[in-house]
Amino acid sequence: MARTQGSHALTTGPKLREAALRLFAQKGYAAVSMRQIAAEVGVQVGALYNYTEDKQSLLFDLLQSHMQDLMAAWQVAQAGLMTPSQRLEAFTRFHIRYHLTRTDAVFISYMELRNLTPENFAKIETLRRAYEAQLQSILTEGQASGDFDLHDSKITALAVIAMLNGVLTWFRSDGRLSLDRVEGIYWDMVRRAVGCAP
Amino acid sequence: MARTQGSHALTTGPKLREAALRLFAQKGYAAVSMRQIAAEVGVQVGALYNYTEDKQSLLFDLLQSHMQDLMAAWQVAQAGLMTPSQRLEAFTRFHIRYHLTRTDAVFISYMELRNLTPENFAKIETLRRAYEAQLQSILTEGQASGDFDLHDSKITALAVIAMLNGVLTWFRSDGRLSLDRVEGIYWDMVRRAVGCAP
DNA sequence: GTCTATAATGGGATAGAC
DNA sequence: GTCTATCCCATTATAGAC
Repeated sequence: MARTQGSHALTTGPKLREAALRLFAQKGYAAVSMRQIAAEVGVQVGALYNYTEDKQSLLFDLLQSHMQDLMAAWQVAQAGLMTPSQRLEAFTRFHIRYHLTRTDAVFISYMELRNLTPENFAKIETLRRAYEAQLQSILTEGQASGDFDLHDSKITALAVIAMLNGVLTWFRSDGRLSLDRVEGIYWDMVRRAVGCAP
Repeated sequence: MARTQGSHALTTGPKLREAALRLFAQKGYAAVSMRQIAAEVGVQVGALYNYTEDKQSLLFDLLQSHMQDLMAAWQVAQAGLMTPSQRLEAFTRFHIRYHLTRTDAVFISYMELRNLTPENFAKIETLRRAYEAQLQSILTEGQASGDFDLHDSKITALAVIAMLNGVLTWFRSDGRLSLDRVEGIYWDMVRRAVGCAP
């Protein structure tokens, strides 16, 4: 028979983060109350404050973890790839695949930036820029080697990421197109947009 | 000497809409109070309810007007254009230019959809899909005529719009690149992404 | 049309018992 | 570590005076 009181330190922390991530993505940070989160976790509101300093820290920690995990995963995914073309295809497919498995985190990473304190906002922005710089360096390299033909590596990097993020708004795994097919279509569009021969 | 009471019917309505648009874009619908809006307008909170049924209607009216204005402006912009290539270039430049002058409305049109009631959400979605369909029909037409070479007109339309929307996050009129130059760079990327010869 | 005052509800966060 | 109870403050929306 389930306890209704007592210690659940091993599960409450992760459950808090999961519930907050889901609710923030669904309803927005400002529209979600600590009471709602507590109800999802299955504790009373007071208990949450054993795991987070306040609501703001909760949002910040979720965004920071997401960006750090993203950077780490990309470092692994791109290891050993040599040519700009290989690396660009890898980035395209990685970005789509990785983000599609974490749509909630991606969503709040774009939508809830304005609900961060200025200090926290600056930290997340730094991480986000570092990720964008990864793509930009691929483009610059390909431009220098003559593999790519593009006007401006910074703008192109932002345009490519914006285009890839668009996938998240409509892709459904039970939809008309498989993930692999979608990756292929986007890779073809990216490839041509940067002037890279097939 | 300024009146602090009395009728301001001719200015309060528009000022309410302007203030709400700006504040919703800055802080998010849920994070903005009717008191804050009233302070911006320069009236007490009770007076706002002469101009809007409630906060939800305020958001819905802003989004609906934005989408209706957008569609009307595009109808004008594309009138008389014949070839798929001309129409696609017109769409690209129109979308960038039009949205850059209304960043607040664009922002809330994407961010605050989840704060609409289901009924209101459905209405805005219908308008948004109609706009996307404009681009899709250009792509389908260009595909049929052989002017374009692309895999899927629906996905391509969504990808192009997502890419163009990316401009809004970084463009500054006093920045490194002029609006005309930016339009040109994006048109080149769009053109190549859809397999359209120069 | 706008004001002031108020109703009714819910918010984040904390104290102290267990 | 969690609970209950509570503080204090903000919220949307309305009523009635001017």
